[in-house]
Amino acid sequence: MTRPVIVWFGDDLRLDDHAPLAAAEGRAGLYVYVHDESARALGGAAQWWLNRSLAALGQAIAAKGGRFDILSGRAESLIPALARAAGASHVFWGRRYGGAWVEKLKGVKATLALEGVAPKSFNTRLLREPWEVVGESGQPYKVFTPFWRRHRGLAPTPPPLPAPTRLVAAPWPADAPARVSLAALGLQPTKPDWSGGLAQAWKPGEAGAQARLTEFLDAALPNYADERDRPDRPSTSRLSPHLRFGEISPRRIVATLESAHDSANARAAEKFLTELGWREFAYSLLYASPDLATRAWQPKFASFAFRADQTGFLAWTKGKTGYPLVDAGMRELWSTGFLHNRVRMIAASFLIKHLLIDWRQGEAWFWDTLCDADEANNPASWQWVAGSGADAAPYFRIFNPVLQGEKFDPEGIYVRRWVPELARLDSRWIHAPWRAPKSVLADAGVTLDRTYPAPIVDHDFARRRALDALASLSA
DNA sequence: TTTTGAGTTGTTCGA
DNA sequence: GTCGAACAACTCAAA
Repeated sequence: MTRPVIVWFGDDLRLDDHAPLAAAEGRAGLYVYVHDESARALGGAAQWWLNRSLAALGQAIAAKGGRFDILSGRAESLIPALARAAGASHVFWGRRYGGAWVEKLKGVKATLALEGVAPKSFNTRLLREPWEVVGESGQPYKVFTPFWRRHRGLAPTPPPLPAPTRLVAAPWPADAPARVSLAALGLQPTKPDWSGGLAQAWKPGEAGAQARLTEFLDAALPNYADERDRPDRPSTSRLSPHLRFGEISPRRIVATLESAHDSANARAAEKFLTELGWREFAYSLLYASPDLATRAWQPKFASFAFRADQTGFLAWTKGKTGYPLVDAGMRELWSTGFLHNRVRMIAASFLIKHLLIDWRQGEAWFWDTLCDADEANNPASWQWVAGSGADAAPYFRIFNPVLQGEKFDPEGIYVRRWVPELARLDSRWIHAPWRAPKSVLADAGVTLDRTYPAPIVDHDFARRRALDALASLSA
């Protein structure tokens, strides 16, 4: 009897363009996921997503004739134990790039090799591996534009692989580690179940990802370059959580984009591609700096004295800062596990620059509440806003939440959707209710500090304070 | 080795 | 209302 192979799923919960599956095609296989929380443990929203995504993957595998099994515990012992029990010839998996995962995967690889099982890892998550996109002397890029130029100048990436037509299930070996049910992982929130808003907003799983891509290309791509900054319009792809869990591969996205767009959409397609480029850049940074989420990428920021402000932080998390656009964003995040890109920047900037609270606190909050909480994108983006990251925003770039609101949510549609207590306030005042005449507020049913907070910090004061604090860094 | 142009997403102020 | 300059200097990447 031929030895089975193991396909170990990770951040690549799909069948399409899945190199490990393709490598296993035609052979009896064990298709497994290991729930291993000893690396960076998932936040609540991501756990909710994972639960749905694993369920979808299990069904998809079963529909092809395979069987999907879940293990729980440390991958570096479970995967070799399973391989041993099954007498597996190979273990195939998609790479992960978070600091703890890189070490973990190295360990798995070494153990398997010692036991005569051939380990083989593949790129399932990125257009290119981080180590492929480096400068002439092999150093990782620190600035996005040259990184992306180089990325695009390299030989074309391989085309995406088709999903396997049929899978063959190997029997679960007798003395293998115990399988657990999906429910036993406890990923679905109970007491209370806060996931109603998420369920309404999303369809986790590969089919949902592909549907989302199609919808985006059909409906939003033509205006993407012009409208992607508008949180009041459905102008973004909203693919990020699907990408986070690898329900769709970036190579599939690019291939579909290239076959779908015509010359009229060229600028929009280019812009969208660049956003995937930022994702690649974030992974490049993470790969070079495994502690990206905890240590300032620019050393001079190590000594920056952030404020300890639990009250301010709580107001921020609850969407009660008194700045409507910030509050709308934080409530959208809490309710749907998602936040529009521009509002992410504004909300993050507010926490760091207006409140002078450590970006790590914000990063951790987003990690817990975003469905797309990504080990690379999340810390890289927070550090970008903080100014401590690679190719960072200049320190004097401090968003004015009122101006940003007037610019990108001019009718206040977005604010009204998420801050209903301001719903009846005229657009003229919707982004700065404290400036509205008393009678206007009264007519709209708004009483500052009772129905809606007054600003917890004055913009001009906060801006000055941040500039002074940040200027001391370069001195 | 040295030089040079450039670097995601902004705001404010004064003319 | 509009427009350009200032906000700091620094470091990166390529020529």
